Amino acid sequence: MTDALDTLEHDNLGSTVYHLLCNALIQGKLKPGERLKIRELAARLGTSVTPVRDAILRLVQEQALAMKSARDIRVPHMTVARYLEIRAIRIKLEGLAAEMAAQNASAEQIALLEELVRQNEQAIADGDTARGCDLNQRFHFALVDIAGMPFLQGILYRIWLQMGPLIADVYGAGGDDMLDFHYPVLAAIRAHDGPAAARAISDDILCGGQVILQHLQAAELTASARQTSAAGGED
Amino acid sequence: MTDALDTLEHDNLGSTVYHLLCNALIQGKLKPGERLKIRELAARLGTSVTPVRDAILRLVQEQALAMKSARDIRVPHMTVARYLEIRAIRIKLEGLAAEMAAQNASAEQIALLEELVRQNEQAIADGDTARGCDLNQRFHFALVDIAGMPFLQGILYRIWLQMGPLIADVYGAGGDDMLDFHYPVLAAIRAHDGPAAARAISDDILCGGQVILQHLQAAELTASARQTSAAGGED
DNA sequence: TTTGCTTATTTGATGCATCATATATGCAGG
DNA sequence: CCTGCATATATGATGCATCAAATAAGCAAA
Repeated sequence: MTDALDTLEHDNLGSTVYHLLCNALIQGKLKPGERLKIRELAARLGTSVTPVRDAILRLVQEQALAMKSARDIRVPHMTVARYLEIRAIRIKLEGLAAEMAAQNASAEQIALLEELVRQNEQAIADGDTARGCDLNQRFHFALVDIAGMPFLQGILYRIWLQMGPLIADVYGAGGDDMLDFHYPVLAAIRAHDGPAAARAISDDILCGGQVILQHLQAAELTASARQTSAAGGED
Repeated sequence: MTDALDTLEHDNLGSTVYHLLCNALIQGKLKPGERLKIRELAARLGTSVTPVRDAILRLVQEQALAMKSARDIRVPHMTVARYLEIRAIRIKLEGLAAEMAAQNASAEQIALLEELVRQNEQAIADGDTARGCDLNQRFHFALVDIAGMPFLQGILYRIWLQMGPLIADVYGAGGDDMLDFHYPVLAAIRAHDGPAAARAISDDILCGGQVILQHLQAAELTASARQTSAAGGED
């Protein structure tokens, strides 16, 4: 899953650091707004700055990190506009993946999907949100994998990288019903009904992401309110 | 257009080299299979190896270049399977862009699209395939721009980066009728008919890319034939 | 002449020294 | 006590030396 992007890539220290940071982002260990320092990371990881710089540059390139000014590298904040754009893209691309997956899926692959859903149910029952979050993501990527579209997998991995810090923040609030939308997907894939699978994934992204969108909208509202009151207070 | 990816990015030498190589790829100045050497490029550009290495690593990451073994960096060959996958993705994503563009397009933006088509006609009349290729690409990116989806623009730029060497190779052969499919797109956008625009772009990608697909299939056939005869000859 | 081993060269990876600049700190003047 | 400038510090950018491994070249032995 982690090395979805570089199946053929030569393994160097930079890649290792890159994957390390990717996992940290996806697992929400890096919060939006948090600053990263190359020297500090290098010291922590026991390498020189070069591989860390390589990794950070790669993440900046794909906008998983933002370099606001020359020496200010941060985990970017998600905006509502950006989220809506990404959501529209995800519906198209994950819809495509689900459609192809429905066409291709073998019995073993369907069993794998069922197993993921089952484990997710268990994680929710255990109240293990981190594991639930991870399993939710694995389900989505299993679809791309079954679709047999490695290039698409790379694109989607980069997209999920963007949403990692966000999802980890919000998942606990209302992530429990996120799993519900996976059942129609599973049903459509069992029936090898591509269009139905695409619609089901679309529902999952729209409804499951509703909590995230509300969280973002609330955050932008309080931010603008703070700004207004601050401007008023300073006057 | 060129810096679609890094609107917010700090400008360093590495980025400059990156854009230089991007343009070279898109304009077909780097042929599939061609090998790149960091030291050689650095000498040619008058910089140290560091910025060149940064740029190349970025291109390897997004698979616009391939690092087959530890010190073998090449412009990758496109395969039929990969082309078909990219084509399916493009239809979804550029369809989305066309749909949004049709909804949003102002009179000036429509005029810009018309101007691009007009210039493309002129380029074809002049037999200037390089310019025609460039204008074709600019039309597609103008749609994403009008759609107002900066993140999508980044994704599509990376996709076009992959196809750059290929398109430049094949465009001369049958690129003249590529422009024909832009007129229905234009009509749909003038009518602010999103679904029609998406269908028109899909037609453009499918039909306009037909020549490319045939070229690829022929290349893979001769490659496998060569392999067979070579194996037979050695036996 | 051919084959296999040794050596030289090429080339990306890594570490590190230095630079330039942005930010922070602190001191002086009001 | 506050403001503004000068210095100090922090930090990414850049260049470069060195390493390691892969490939090429050359030489020797059969």
